[in-house]
Formats: sequence, structure tokens, C-alpha cells
Amino acid sequence: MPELPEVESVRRQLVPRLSGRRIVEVWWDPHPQARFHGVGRLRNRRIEGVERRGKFLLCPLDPTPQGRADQLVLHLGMTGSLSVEATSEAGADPDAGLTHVRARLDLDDGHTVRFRDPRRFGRLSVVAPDAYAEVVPTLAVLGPEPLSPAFTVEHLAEGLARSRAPVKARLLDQRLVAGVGNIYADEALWRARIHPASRRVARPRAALLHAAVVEILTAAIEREGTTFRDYQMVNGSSGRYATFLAAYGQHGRPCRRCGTTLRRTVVAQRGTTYCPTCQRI
DNA sequence: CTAGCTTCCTGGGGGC
DNA sequence: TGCCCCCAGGAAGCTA
Repeated sequence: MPELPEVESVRRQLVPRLSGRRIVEVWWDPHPQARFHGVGRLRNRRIEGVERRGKFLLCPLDPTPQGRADQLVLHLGMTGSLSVEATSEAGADPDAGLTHVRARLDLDDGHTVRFRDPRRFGRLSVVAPDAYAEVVPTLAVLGPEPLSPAFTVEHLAEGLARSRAPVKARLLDQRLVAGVGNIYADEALWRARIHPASRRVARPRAALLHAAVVEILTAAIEREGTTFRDYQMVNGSSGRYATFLAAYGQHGRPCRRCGTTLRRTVVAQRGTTYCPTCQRI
């Protein structure tokens, strides 16, 4: 599941491959449930850079003749990945043997960006910021970047105080903080010793959670993310954070702090692993 | 407005 | 070995 560290790792690999390239041809999946918006507008546009907000990849494009400053907005969903390899010869398999290719962007340097997404949860849009609310509503209301100065203890503590929803639900809701998904929510809550279903997190524990989120995401980026099932990087390699997971997917194993068997439950409609001894409501 | 449930999709794992 | 069933999950869309 690509979350912030995985998307950031993909972004870093894309920068040298995409920056300054012009898109000469575009194809996308005609499947009725495919989540594409305005992708035809990519033809003959230049990619100015590769940025990230939360789990969204953003590629600013050169302005249209009408002066419209739109962007390519990509969300990998659960199973999305990107490859950048040679464009296939005419008549050859345009997907070069890759499965589940849902979109292709042919670049002016002889490479093709292939967006693979077995479960079709990913989204690819061409949209200007003033249309985020209609096209990518989560991006329009996204909270601060967790590794930026805007993400403060005060912001997290006050945000948690304004709601009685389970703290894990608040971490997954992209409005409080951007980019945290199921893996790093479980990891941060374990590190901060907070029960995922806790509905009251006062300032002292909010400060622990703030530090845990920052430390976990920083360490995961250093290891280029977690490869659990589908996630892989642009060059096909895996993230190396999986062996550091203390909670996510570790139910039935002993807690690394106290040895208690980690328990699996459901919080916010998501599989959740926690330590019943360290993490009390 | 918020909280929380359902929906989309399909590979893979478990059970028999 | 094969078949069936069901699960995993981010975000959007819905209900109450």
C-alpha cells in the first residue's frame, strides 16, 4: 500500500526521468470504472517537475496556450506502480510484457511511463488547483505535510481534541495530517503507546504521537518504504522498511517492548494490530 | 457539520 | 491439484 514514504521514494526516482520531458502520446484504460480525468490533455505537454503532497504525486505542466496552469495528479491507490522503460516498437506489445497496464505516457526521449494498477484503485487526473474540490476532493482539503514545519504538536493536539472519533481514524483521515495510511498509523500508535481505538488523546500523548509519526515516516523514507505485497519502485526494487515493522501485520508475534502477543482487531473499518499491554485506551 | 458504513477491484491465500 | 470463498485497502459517496 503506497503511503507517504513509498510515494516519496517513487517521486525521487521519477524526478530525473520525467523533468523537462514532453509527452508525445497518451493511452489510457477504457474500462468503465477506470479513474481517469482529463488525461487526453497531456498530449504535447511538457512535465516541469515531480512533486508530492501526502500520497499524491503532482507534476506541474507547461501552461496551455490559454495560460491554464494545470497539473498531472496521480494517486497510486492500493496496488499502483510506475515503470519508465523504452517505448515499444510499432507493432510490438505496447506494454512490453507488463501486466495490468492502465495508462501509458510516451515521452520525447524514447521512454514510456507505464502506470500499472491491478485493482484499479489508483487515479490519474489533469487538473488545475482551482478544480481540486471537484476532481480530487481529498487534495483540496489535505492537512499539513508531516515532515514540514506546519505539522506541529499544537496542530495535532488541537485537531485530536476537536473530535471523538478513534485516533486511528483521525490519522487515516488525510485532513488532520497528510500521507499516513494503515501501515504507518499502526506503527506510530504502537511507538507512542496509544490504543488505536482511543477517542481521547490529550496533549501529552499527542506530543508522543507527533514525535512517533515524524520518526516513523523519516525512518521509512530512509529505507525507501515498505514492500508488503504490491508496492515496488520505478526501477522495480523493493522498499527495505518491512523488517522494521513493529505492529503492522505482526499480530500473533510478541511485542518488541514487552513480549505480549500482539492482537488484531478492526478500527475505522481497517485491519489493526496493537499491543494490548503497551497500548491502553 | 461529523462519524461511520459501503462501494469500487482483483490477486492471492485459506479451506476442503 | 483444483475450486470456491473471502479478504486486503484509499478515497469517494452515501446515510443518519
